[in-house]
Amino acid sequence: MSTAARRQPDRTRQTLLECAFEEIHRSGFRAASLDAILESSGVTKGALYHHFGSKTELGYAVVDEVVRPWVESSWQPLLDADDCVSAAIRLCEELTRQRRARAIEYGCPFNNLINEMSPIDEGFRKRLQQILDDWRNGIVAALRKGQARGVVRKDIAADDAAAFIISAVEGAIGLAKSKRSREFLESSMRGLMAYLETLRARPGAGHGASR
Amino acid sequence: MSTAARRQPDRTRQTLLECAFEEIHRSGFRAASLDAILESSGVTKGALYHHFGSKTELGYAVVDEVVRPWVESSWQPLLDADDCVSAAIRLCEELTRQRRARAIEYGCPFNNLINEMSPIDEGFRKRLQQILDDWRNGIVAALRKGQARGVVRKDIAADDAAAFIISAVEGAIGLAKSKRSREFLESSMRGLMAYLETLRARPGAGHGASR
DNA sequence: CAGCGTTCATACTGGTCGGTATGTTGCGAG
DNA sequence: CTCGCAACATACCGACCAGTATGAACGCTG
Repeated sequence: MSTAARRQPDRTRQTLLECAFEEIHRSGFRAASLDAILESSGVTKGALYHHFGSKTELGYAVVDEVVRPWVESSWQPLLDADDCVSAAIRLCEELTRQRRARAIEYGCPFNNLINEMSPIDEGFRKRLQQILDDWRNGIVAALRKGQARGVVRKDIAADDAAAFIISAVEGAIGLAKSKRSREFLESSMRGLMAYLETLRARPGAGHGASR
Repeated sequence: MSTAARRQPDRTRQTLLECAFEEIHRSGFRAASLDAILESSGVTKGALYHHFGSKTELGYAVVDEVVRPWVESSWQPLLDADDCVSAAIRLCEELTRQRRARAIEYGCPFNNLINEMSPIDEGFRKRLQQILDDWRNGIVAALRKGQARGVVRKDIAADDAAAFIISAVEGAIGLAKSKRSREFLESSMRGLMAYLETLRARPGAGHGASR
């Protein structure tokens, strides 16, 4: 049996992180059962507690190494776009279209964790806040760049708009869980895209203030 | 001790509902401890199981008799307003201002329950969906009335806007839990109010379509 | 006042969970 | 080859929790 090496600590750790992420996504962190994670990953309890000191530390590692990159990859395209409004609308369409049954049913892992853990655990709260700050700052930067280039209205407050947009996205995904259909999510995202259109600089406004 | 009658089944039931609501708000439904509810309410386990068949049925009763009226009272003012946009902005200001530490820290009970319970319990899902549908339909009605009266632009889709607005509100309250300060909530609500202003019919547009 | 059903009180049970103690084995260093 | 530590494996523990069994007491009815 040389094809499958019997000791692969890095791979064991990664498998645990991925299976823990899935279980936490399905059940939430507190209801996530270590036994379930062990069963789905084929790892034993001794191995788990060799790699992670406690369930909480496992949760922190999931946030740092799975949730954070996952969230960041979802908005990074905004930074490179020439027209951030169009890029944002494209991301909205993608999100509406590609969401599979699982994501509709269980929602956004990032938002789920904030809702469940931020009020009761400082370690989670700080990590999740940082992810949220980075996301918001990314949108702020994209909007400011758009304002400098004349594709975004100059009379909007970029930080307020960024917080508002993130709230709407996460709120829509969260509330969609109460529905069996995707109608609410799609409708809310149409509302968001209509709002994004209002952020465009009116043609002819040029470099001057709009009023 | 005739001042405090020793048998008051209705009052016992109501006390249980209120204490259960508080505990569920703090801990979520699954992590809510019956023992904690019993301690804070001064009721014994025998009394609880006399009034409610199970923890789940207690949760359903909390949704029907506490959460639902609480949510409805928050948006009912919209229905009677002559100018629904101004009324909505007033509600936003009120929400931003009056939210005490507890609500900032633990979020919206309604949104919390959807996030936690809708994916895993049909009874919760159906009840919460109905509350959300009513809320959304209330906003749709207010917007349509506003369109008929000429205070709201006619080129917006009322159902999309309603879903979008609710998403933004609940998303903002939820995400604010990851912060210690109210800055995110306040910023996001400013973004929402700026959006609400864009819904106003432009003066002079009169009864004609805007384009 | 007698009887009885509603209303509440107490003690207990079975099950699940996170965590630990202890033992075993692979595998690179020397 | 062997020594030693990292990397696992197994069995077990105490805590908590929803739910139940059983019984007591209140207060209305006749």
